[in-house]
Amino acid sequence: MLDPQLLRNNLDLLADSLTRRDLDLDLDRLVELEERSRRLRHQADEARAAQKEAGRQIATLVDEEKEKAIAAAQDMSDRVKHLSGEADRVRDEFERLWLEMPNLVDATAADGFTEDDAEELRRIGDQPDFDFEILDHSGLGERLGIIDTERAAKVSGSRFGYIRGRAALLELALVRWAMDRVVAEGHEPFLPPVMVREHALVGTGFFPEARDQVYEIPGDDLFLVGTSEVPLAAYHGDEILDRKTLPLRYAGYSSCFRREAGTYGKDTAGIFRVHQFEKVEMFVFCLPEESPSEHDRLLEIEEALVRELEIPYRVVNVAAGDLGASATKKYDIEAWFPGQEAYREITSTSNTTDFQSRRLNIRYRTDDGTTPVHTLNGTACALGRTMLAILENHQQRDGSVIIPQALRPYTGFDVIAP
RNA sequence: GGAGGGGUGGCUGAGCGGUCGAAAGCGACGGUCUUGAAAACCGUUGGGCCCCACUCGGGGUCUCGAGGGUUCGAAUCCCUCCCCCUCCGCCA
Repeated sequence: MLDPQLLRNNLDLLADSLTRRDLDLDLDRLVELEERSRRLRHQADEARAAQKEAGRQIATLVDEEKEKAIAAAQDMSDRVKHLSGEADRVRDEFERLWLEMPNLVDATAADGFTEDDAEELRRIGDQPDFDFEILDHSGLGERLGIIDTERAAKVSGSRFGYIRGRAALLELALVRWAMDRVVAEGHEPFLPPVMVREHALVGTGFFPEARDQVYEIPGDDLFLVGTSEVPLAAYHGDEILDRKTLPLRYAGYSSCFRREAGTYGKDTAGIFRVHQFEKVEMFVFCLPEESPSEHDRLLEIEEALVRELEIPYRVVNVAAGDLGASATKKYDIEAWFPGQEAYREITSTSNTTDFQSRRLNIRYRTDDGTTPVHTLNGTACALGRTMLAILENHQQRDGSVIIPQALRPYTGFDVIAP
């Protein structure tokens, strides 16, 4: 959520941001609702003040004078109820619309509206030059007997996978490796809940925009998170943080659940795009002036991790129209997948400025009140996709896969062979 | 799942239907004292929204788990819901 004051003093900024996102929201209506809501609230407040004053008078009176005063105050209650009811109604209508307003777009976010409009910032690492017929992750998984989508389809349906044997151990190694690395960067490890209440999803900006991507547990009013960003962000909801403790740097490890609605036919081979995967996610609460440098910091960590796995990658500055509601700016790291002959997203980091903290009501104290903190998130390691990138990039002629040096202390083996 | 108890300010904990945003204590912050610190003493100390001044500041309203209701007036009475705790049962 943005500061509603922008409607009063910086309408152009809102309009610009919407244009860059290729969105069309009725700003005039928002301006009008916001103003009406304030006007009605003021009237209701004044009616209520009169009512309370009358009550104070009555308390000092006795006998007939008291009776008369009570009779005179008879209809004040109705007036207050009516006015504050109206004020509430208009306020609710305003907030419902205002929740749909996405974060302002950062001036340095790339222009454009789709994934293809992302601006490539750099390519790191050489794409491997194979002198044999390579396999994609699906072929490798089958040949090595470590990925089983067929039985997963039998048990759970499409877009699920069983990960077996050394691949399972490899993923577990990735978790501990990634955690150790981000802990070394000052992030505190968390194992958060993966089922959350609605307010956590509204608070992080996934609702209302991406509601169709979220699994719902009927009857219990709970939802499965698509990333531990959600429970980590909501962790400090309704709190006033001590600025001396900022920045707070966390890292959550959790399963992630995504409906992947609207992706039918995309990435159908193997387990590149699945409904359930595991991820180590970094999350930061910081002072507003710190968020750009924190964003750079998260990106540096992400790049370092991918480099340590000896995976070629590129960094892109995501286009304004492809940002998602909460981000003001986002970098994706795309790993080279030889089997697809393409760079595909494996990690991502967003600066969400005060968009989430306003919705979640997370602030810090200043000399004259409180101010929303800034929040940022960044993938340390998406286990599934990272494992697939390792398989494809480090495959050998005989169908085996060499484990990157950095992971060997964690896996206990240095190769996955047929 | 069964039985009982409870939800008040950062914490503990009072609060007859009437001027209660709410006693008191603790904590925190500022000051006095001290070479410094502790102790002692003095003072300050929730948040949201809004109006006026639009610099300092002044004022209104909401907020005692949430939502309804009764009443001229509710933290205090009634209803619904949520959450927490204890005991029993079950269980990874």
